Amino acid sequence: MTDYLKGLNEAQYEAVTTLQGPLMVLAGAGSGKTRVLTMRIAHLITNLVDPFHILALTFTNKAAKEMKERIAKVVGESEARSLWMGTFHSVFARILRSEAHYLGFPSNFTIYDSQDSLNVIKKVIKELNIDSDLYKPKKVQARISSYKNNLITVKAYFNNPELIEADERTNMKHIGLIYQKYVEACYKNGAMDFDDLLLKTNELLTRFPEVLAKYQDRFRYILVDEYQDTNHSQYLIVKALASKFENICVVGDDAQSIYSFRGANIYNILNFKKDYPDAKTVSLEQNYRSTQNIVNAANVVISKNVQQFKKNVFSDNEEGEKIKVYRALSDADEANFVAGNIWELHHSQQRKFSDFSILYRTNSQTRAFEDALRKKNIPYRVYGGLSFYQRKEVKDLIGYLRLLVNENDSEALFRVINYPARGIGETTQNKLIVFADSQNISVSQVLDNLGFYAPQLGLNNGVLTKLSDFWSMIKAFQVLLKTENVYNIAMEVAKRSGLIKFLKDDQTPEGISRVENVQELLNSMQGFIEEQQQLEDGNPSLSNFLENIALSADTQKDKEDDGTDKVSLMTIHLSKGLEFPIVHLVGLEENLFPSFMSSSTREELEEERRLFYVALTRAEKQVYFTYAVSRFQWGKITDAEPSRFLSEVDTQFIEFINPAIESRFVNHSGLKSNIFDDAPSEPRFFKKQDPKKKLSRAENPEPQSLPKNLKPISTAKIINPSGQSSEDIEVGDKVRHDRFGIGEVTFLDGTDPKNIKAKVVFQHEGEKNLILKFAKLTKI
DNA sequence: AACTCCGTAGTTTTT
DNA sequence: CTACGGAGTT
Repeated sequence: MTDYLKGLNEAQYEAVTTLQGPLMVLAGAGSGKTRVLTMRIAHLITNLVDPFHILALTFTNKAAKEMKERIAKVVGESEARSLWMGTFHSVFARILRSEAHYLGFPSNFTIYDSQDSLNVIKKVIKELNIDSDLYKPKKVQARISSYKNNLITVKAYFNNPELIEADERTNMKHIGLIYQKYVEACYKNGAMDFDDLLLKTNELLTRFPEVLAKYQDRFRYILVDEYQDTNHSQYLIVKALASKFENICVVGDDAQSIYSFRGANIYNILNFKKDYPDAKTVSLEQNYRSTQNIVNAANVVISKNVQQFKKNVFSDNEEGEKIKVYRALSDADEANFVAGNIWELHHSQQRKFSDFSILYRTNSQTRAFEDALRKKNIPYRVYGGLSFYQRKEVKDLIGYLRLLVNENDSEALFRVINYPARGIGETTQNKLIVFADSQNISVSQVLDNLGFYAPQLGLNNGVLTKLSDFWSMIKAFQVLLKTENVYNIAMEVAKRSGLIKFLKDDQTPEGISRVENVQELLNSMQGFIEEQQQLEDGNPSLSNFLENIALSADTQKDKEDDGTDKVSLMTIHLSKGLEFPIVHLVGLEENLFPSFMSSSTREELEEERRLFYVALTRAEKQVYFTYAVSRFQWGKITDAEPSRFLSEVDTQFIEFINPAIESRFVNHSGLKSNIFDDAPSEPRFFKKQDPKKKLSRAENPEPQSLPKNLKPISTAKIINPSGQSSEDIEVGDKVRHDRFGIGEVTFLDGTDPKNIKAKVVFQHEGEKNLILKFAKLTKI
């Protein structure tokens, strides 16, 4: 029965079998952390701890799911089921639902994702007549988020002169007001954002001792994975819950803390001993994953950080090959090299495609690699990126569903009230909002009693009918909630709301793909129903479905996770906890990695360095570093210099690959390919600007349009942008457009000289419909 | 009210 | 390059 204890090393064994009291496990990369966590839970259960009393908090849903499966293999399906394991957000969302009444929230509260919350913030800023150029919504959102993560409520904010002063000093004196209005709006909408799920849990546990007691008693054994990435809010929750039994085990690696941008506080792990003076510490230092060369290279880099525990991570594996560095001429060259390399190793070493990963700093780097892999017919899968559930058409349908579950969610209401268009425009919507505010009721209450309020709304009968039709439709959908399953409800909504028909009317490729996405969403509901049926505590309700998608970032997983052999592409952040035989770490350039947003302070830079460490330690056998000397970025080609991290990896671990000769011809920049001519230490300002690099990326760059002030006015008449064109453009004319380049006019429409529309087929851009008055076409 | 085009600003990582 | 908001048209 205790077979699972065999094969553990001494430190692992201690971590698994120390069941009582506080325990900190410092788990170096690849040291078998997941295994220890899994075995520890299994060991608890075999030692007759009721799984009901165990809470395991992970950082991602994926980690939770994986671990649960592994535990089930050891202790059996039925024992594993009643275990509570999940992310902080999902576990506490569930608790908040059952205790919502304490906080004055409905139990069916909506969970706002970042986009939703940003929308609300934008509206608040607009409503307050605050200049959104000075108060960038994203910035405001980040600041509010950091307040919430540090438990600074609106009230606490206004009671703290220091905070107010600090905001005044940075010319953001209205932040407090926006924060207040934002919180009010969420409350009215019956909605919580991600940070609220933690903040409100704290509120619940501090304000209501009986609730705290209840959960303390339930969660007698608490395990927290990735403890180095917990924020203050999460830290306090754990501390409160564990304070009765103090059977708390935290697992983490300070060298892998990479989420401080989201409030993660590395001091939570650094100070664990202060919180629990009796705590036992176990260090897992043997890396079983990677070759010695990789582990040693990673150690050298991370040792540059000031802030860290001393650790001695080592590997007994083979020494392994050196890290290979490829210097690319452009981002396309880089991608081609990587794809070519994968192809080559796939054949020469019979590597599976799934042995490879491509890791990058930013999601926008994916495209080049997708192109290159597709060209070579290499199967791949992109993880992360824009979530399936964030696509507009998907969010629209979800908007309806949200509204059914929580009709106070005005975000959802106004998203769908006129989509597809049903004649309820902005003016009408504004009247509804203003009126509801003046009466201090919600818009849904106005719509519930439309007849009663109609005289005061100042809307004509036509609009009133449309409103009442819309609302009856919603009410009819709500009736379905009682009898139908998620799939049937959504299907009915998609049909009866006119959404499907509206999307199907668009026969462009994009339109067709939108229909497919909606179909995909419906399919995922079928999957959800089946999945929930298999769970002991399954809950196939619509509101549970919505919660699941709000809290899960893993995209279209069900569809694509078909076990086929694919190369993995993802950001380094997403790769944490994973491993691959061969890793390509790409885009190793200053201002990209480390990101230009994070190069200003030592702390930021150290986090980037930890990120680099994480990337490097994903690899088992072989690592390739690549960087490009020029990169197509923001529509322009920009110069880049190698990342400082490259020079931090001691040269003894590295081997440079000469760029393939033909890549010099592929690239038009004509740069020399000596790897030493841009040593990392070379200051930026010594770089010479190569004028040729300003060329467009197109393979056949169209003739460079002349600077505006040099247009040859003798041969072509410029249409005056403000209207009166005195020279006629005719069908068949060749024209030049500032943005679209050169094209031919194929069709003209309209008699009013101020309002002539032209169809123009451009060489590169295809057919466009333009209004002459605005298009600034030049006849050539 | 709905649609279209233009211009500009913003570009990190994710529950 | 893209996403969004504004401004103008139909």
